[in-house]
Amino acid sequence: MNRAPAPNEYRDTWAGELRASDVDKTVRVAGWVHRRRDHGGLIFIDLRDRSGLVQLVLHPESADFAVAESLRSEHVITASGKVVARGEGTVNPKLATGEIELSVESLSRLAEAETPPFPLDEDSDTDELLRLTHRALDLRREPMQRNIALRAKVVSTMRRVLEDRDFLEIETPILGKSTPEGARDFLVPNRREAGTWYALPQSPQLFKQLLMFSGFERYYQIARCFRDEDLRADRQPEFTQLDIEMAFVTEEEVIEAMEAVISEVLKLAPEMNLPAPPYERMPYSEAVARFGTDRPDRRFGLELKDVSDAFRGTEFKAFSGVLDSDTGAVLAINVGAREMSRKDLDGLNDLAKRHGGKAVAWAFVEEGGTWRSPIAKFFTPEQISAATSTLEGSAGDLLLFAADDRKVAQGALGGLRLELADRFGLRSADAGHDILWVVDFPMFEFNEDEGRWDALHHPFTAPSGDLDDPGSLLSRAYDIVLDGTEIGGGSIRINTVEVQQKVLGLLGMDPEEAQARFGFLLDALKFGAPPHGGLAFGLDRIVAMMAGTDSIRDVMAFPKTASGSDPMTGAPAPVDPKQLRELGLRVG
RNA sequence: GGGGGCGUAGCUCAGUUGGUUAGAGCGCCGGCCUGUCACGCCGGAGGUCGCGGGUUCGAGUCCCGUCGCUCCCGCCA
Repeated sequence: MNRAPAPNEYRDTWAGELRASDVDKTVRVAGWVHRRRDHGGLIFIDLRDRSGLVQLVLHPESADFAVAESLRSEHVITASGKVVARGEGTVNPKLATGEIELSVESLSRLAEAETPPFPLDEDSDTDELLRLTHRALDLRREPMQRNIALRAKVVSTMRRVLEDRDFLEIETPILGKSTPEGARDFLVPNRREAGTWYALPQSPQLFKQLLMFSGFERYYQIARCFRDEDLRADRQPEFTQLDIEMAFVTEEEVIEAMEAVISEVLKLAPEMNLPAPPYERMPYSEAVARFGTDRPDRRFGLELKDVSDAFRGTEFKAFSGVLDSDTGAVLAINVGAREMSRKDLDGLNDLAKRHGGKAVAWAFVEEGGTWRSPIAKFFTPEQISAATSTLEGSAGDLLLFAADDRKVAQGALGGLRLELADRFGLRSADAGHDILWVVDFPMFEFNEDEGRWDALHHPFTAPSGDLDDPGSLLSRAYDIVLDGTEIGGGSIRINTVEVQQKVLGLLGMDPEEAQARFGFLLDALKFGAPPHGGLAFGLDRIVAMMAGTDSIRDVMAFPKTASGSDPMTGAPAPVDPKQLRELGLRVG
């Protein structure tokens, strides 16, 4: 706490900040009864406020002893008395205030409390539904207090760094227009004209670009974003981004400013021990080749290797068929000398399928370089030797192979790599932490089903290269990746109407449609848009990782369940028919 | 939309091959206790086995359905 509370009838001191230096002071504290230990002739009360715990002690001769006897967990109290040093052998080293206690002279109850339906004292494994139903109670728990306070500190640090660099915080609308691309929109009916709808923003992307056209030069916002998609441990229907945009900049200025922000934020979790910026940059092509994903977790090995050349000319159809095609490849991982049961090995196929692959073949390297493997019989000693050599395999190592379209094989082995790392405990906190930029993304990916190009980032990202050869274009985008999780992404944007129209056209949008959807952007571009770019950080994910939790629900005060409901308020819920009539809506 | 896991006391869980009156720890309530800090000791209360249906002489246990929580795939420009 930065300062003592203003003295009033409830308190003049934070309970958790009392120390040996306060001995002999008379103080007043207020909070909740964390725990009461009644020895009959002596009662101890652990009083809890936001700052922590302090032990109150009452003797039978004290005027309010009867009050102390009647106290129960979570009763709300105020107490005053003298700070006294604890006697020899009664110091509690586990408590910050453990060298002292408050010898209570007066004690009064401000509110009674029912017994909490779940324990608040430890990091308990209480069913999350119950916790969310009684969230106000759940948030009293020390881990939640810590997480929410950390989140506030992260946000204020972001603001401080950006204010220092002349960024302006500017709000953008929550009620906006649906742009039916990307995620599903949350819609809000318009009472004034039945059949028309607002949409909640998936991000402030276009507004922040318009602010650059307006000459604000440097913008940021702690922005709530909404996406009506299924939830995950790291996805909620509403979430928070630190949204940033800068004018007259290239990638270098954006990346430098973003490193200043995130490195300052990450200092709030010194135990993560992350390197100081500048952070390493890895081209997208290298990321997918080595790790099978555009958000590599580099804290452990198990990298992908291309062993196609070793098997050229093989008669093993599962490999030869793939190698005969233009886009096929045989990729492999050297898992190392790990014990895997036959059942585990068979289960790898299912894992690969979960990540879009078809099958995974395995081989154990034996002494002398031969393979123990169901597929060993299909290969010549030369092929086996070449593949083993590429994989740097030695006796005892387990090799895993995926033969497929290169992208599919990368996805399958990339997913498998993470599953294996989890299984072998390679992704735990003591594996350390790793942060990097992924850059040089392809601009487009051809969508076979739709017969058109899809933007890999978003359609306002500036391309780099020859616009007449879409497949070869890179985008001027950059993602920042922490321990295999994308915590932020951004790009230099398109700042001419010609390029913007061309890109929208490549995405399959005719000029009329482009005008209908993004006319306001195209019009604004015509009046002189500076080169600009920015980035958005995922606040919830960053705080979750700093707090050491897998679920962003643990760093949000009032999150939704996996089905999008709030068991505390009952949202979402039916509304009064009158409300529907006003909106011109009928249900069912 | 699909797949996995879970649902038994207020909480966390156990519950054998379908078989007597469904258990434990914690919490709660009462009593005792002047140095505890997860206080201790003694005693006690507390159950719609998520819900509905079925099989069976008999269901917490098996089957079908359903609801909820959770993880993952799809989805998330």
